[in-house]
Amino acid sequence: MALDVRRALIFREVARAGSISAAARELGWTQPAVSQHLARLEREAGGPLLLRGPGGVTLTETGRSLLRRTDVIAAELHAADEELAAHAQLRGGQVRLVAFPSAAATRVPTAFAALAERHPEVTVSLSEAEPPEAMAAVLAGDADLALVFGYDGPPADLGTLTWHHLGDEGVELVVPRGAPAPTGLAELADAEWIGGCMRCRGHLVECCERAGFAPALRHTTDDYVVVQNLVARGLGVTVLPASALEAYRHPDVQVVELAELGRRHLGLVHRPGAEGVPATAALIRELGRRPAG
Amino acid sequence: MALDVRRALIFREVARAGSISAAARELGWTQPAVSQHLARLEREAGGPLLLRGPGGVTLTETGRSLLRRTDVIAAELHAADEELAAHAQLRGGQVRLVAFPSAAATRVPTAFAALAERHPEVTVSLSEAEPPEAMAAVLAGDADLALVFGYDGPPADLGTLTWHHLGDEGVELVVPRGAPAPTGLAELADAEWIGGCMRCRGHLVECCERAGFAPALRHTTDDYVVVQNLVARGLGVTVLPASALEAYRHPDVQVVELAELGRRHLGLVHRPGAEGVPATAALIRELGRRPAG
DNA sequence: GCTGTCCATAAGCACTGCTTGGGTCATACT
DNA sequence: AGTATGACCCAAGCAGTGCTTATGGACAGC
Repeated sequence: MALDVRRALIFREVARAGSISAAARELGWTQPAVSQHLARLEREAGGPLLLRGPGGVTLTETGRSLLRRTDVIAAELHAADEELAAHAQLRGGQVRLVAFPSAAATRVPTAFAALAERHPEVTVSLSEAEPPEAMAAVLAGDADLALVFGYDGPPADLGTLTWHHLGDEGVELVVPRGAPAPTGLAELADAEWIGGCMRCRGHLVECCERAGFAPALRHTTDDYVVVQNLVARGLGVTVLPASALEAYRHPDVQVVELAELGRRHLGLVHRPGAEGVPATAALIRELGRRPAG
Repeated sequence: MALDVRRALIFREVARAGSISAAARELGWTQPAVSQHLARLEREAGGPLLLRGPGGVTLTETGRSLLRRTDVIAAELHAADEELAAHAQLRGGQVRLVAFPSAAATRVPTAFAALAERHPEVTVSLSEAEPPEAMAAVLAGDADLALVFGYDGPPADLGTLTWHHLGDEGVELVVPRGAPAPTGLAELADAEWIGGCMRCRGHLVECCERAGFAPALRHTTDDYVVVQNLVARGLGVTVLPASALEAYRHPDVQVVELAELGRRHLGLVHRPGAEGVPATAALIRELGRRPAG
């Protein structure tokens, strides 16, 4: 048997309205339309579901049992409708963001706060991960959105993911205050270097190699306050993105812009199509609101 | 919004199959057919329900919430299907019979037993009522079937109910053994009469009036054993239907057939269309199996 | 490179599913 | 009685839904 759902729901309308004609009026149809649906439904059911009489219809026992089922179906359908509408109108839903640690410092809290104010019923969740892991999480479906960066363009290993550019910023050389300001990386070939996170370190090494030397990495930390303290005391030199220097600037360091260091690109990454999910789209909007230097 | 149920169930198939193509194969359709349904569903939902990727689809959060609802709907639909099939194949269902008291004696138990043997999962229930009340119960929906009788044809007040003839039997005059056998009712104009139930009394009075007298009703009981005991002791005369005399025959009464007394018609009454309900039809079949004399 | 699988889009056509226009029956009103 | 109303079914017609076929793009694996 096949039992068409639509017909089952039409039957429910008839049972509730008390007559075929009344149900037809409520459905905005003519009476024969409903009548034909019922006839077919009863044929497929193998027996009458309701008895036609003057003044309307009465359910048979089979009809009553079907009505109980269709009531559940109708209720569930209505609930689903509500949920879909809630999601579409941002009265619900959830976005899971993965961001690299230092991004969480400023941009993310601002965006979350704005989203919470505009759409308090949208749930946001944050986890931290470096770009490669963040993108893997999105790909695996463990996150909806990843806030990542790449040097001189989007991360290379985007795969099928979609890149949403948020802005880019300079990467600047940080040396102790009072030291002679270098005009090129090569001048620091013999300096001691402080490395940041894995990617940043990779970028630093690449730049140095292009300048003709391999940097001696003495210290390693991705905390931009710690890094600047080390530099200020003459324990090494390093590079930092502009946003880190904007967030905190040690008085005893000097900052030098060098074209060789390129720029750092900040962006969002998500599965293609995810930008259409209302809650995700809303968070993308909020994260893009503040232009990066 | 409108949220078409059929599309919601198609979405469920896709979610379960893991890809649009796989769902199409399971549904026996082509891929674009399913694709079009999904596109429309998502348009109506106001956002994507699943993300298309190589190797199949992944649900969005909205999609997951819809899937939960559609799972309930599908389960309920399947259960309804089962119930309808059970009723159609007499693996379930219920019939409520109302019968007049003396009918319950023989015909009803036989039919019930046969039905129970053939279809043990069909529930039957019996209540007793005289024809007028029995028919009222059917009309009110309190019973599915009424076993009733009428004199010289179906009951007059059938209304919209359907009459299903089961057979008819003679109505016979019962007088004490040894008394001269009357050849016409008029000969008993001065006798003392014993009346049965309301209807039977009515019929008796009518017959007597046609014969030119009003019968003196001395005793009243619808128990055909009691009646015959009274007659046997010379306390009155009466009329009884053949079936009552078949069920019990007192040795000291004599029975006389008189055309004037007409015949009693036995039949079933139900709401039009109820004969199509499998369980009801089965009971009608069983009740009709034994021909009445 | 090529092949297989996934999906979307466009155009076409058949069939579902609605409407219109009959007609019957039962109840209520005049 | 006779009429009106409201419920239902049946038959025929037609439009639009909802499939199909055909084509193209994107990605993964060999």
